[in-house]
Amino acid sequence: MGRTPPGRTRERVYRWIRDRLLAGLPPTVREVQHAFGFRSPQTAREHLEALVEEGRLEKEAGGKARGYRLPQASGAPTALVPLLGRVPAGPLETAVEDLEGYLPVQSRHAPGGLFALRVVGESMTGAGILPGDIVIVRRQERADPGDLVVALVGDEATVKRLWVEGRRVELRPENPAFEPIRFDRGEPRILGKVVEVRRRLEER
Amino acid sequence: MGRTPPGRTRERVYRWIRDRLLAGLPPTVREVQHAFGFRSPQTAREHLEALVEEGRLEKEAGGKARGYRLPQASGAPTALVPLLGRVPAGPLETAVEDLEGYLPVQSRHAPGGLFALRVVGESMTGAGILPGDIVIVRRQERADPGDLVVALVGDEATVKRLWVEGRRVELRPENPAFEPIRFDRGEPRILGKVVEVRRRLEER
DNA sequence: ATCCGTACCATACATTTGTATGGTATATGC
DNA sequence: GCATATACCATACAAATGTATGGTACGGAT
Repeated sequence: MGRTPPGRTRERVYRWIRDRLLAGLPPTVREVQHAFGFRSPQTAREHLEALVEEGRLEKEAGGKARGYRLPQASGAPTALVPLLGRVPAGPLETAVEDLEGYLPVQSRHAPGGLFALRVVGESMTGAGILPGDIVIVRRQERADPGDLVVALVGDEATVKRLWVEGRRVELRPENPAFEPIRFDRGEPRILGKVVEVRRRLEER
Repeated sequence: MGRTPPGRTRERVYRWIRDRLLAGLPPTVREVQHAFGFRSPQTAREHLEALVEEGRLEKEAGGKARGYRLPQASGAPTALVPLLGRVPAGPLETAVEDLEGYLPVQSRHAPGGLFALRVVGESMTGAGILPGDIVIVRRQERADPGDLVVALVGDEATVKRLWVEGRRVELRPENPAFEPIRFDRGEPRILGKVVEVRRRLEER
């Protein structure tokens, strides 16, 4: 390769491997080698080990393949969450069949517990949730009063605010043009709690 | 392991590897083996290859380690966009110094052209943008009438809708309690166009 | 009963991959 | 000059890993 200024290549290696790791594609030492045109795997390894030493990377113990990781400390790890096309009445697992794609989400916890849905209708405009918005949901069957939840009403998944008054449970829209859905006995089937709202205004 | 009903284990393997891949941790064949208690790596491999055959997984060519992938995941690449703490009057590059963190964003284009800002104030609630929301912005100095833009008003960055009527340019809030900002001569300094809105409802 | 497909096991082998050892060249500080 | 550090190369080796071959057991279809 020829000699480069001190720290310069190190920085480029860091950016490169960081982007690979964020994309969910941990590289091998030799992939780093070839990406930078090094003629020895050892050169790549020295950069990687130095980055680990600096605390900018972490490494799986014991010589595992593709073992370099981003430290947890540098923000929450990014995971990809499935954007489901529709939510069936059955268990959520079966919905994985028709998915529209994946969204990158920062999450401390297990990413398996998150999924995303596109919002249909105007019932929550008062909460700043417009038709076409995407909600990111954490799967859970119970929620607290006041939480924004995704619940099954009939066959459809709907976003509403959970309300509890004594024995009565309601799914309340936030738009005066819509009526609350009451459950005098029994309870709504809650799929999860909304943890984030996203709205794409333009293709990027 | 003992025999299991047809397709049953296959499904569990799919879920397991999907969650691993979504978390950015592609497993080895033997990791699948041990996760399911198979006593032969070949058993795990048969499930994985079957999933590839069904089109539910993809595989890197040529025996690479940890080479299984999700089919769609290779759609838009994920990049990290800086969340700026404040926006100075000067060139944006200098603002990179004080950033609150990075947000993962899917973008076809060069990610260098994007940054993120936290919204202050209630002037855009009518557009579903609440205080504390994060807007992702593409840097550009010009915008079309009707676009949601980030502009500098005095020393502060503000989100408004751009309005043009003949020679008059306005930055319009979407909240009746706020007044438009008029530019009878001259033009507002536009920093960029809002391409996405995000709202975190809960720490994840 | 026979055939066929699925689920799984045991074992061996070749490639990929991480790692170690030793070396060259250039810059910097004493 | 001399020691020291950084950047990189060449090569070898062992472990991790993907892959191939051949086998057992069970259930359903014909």
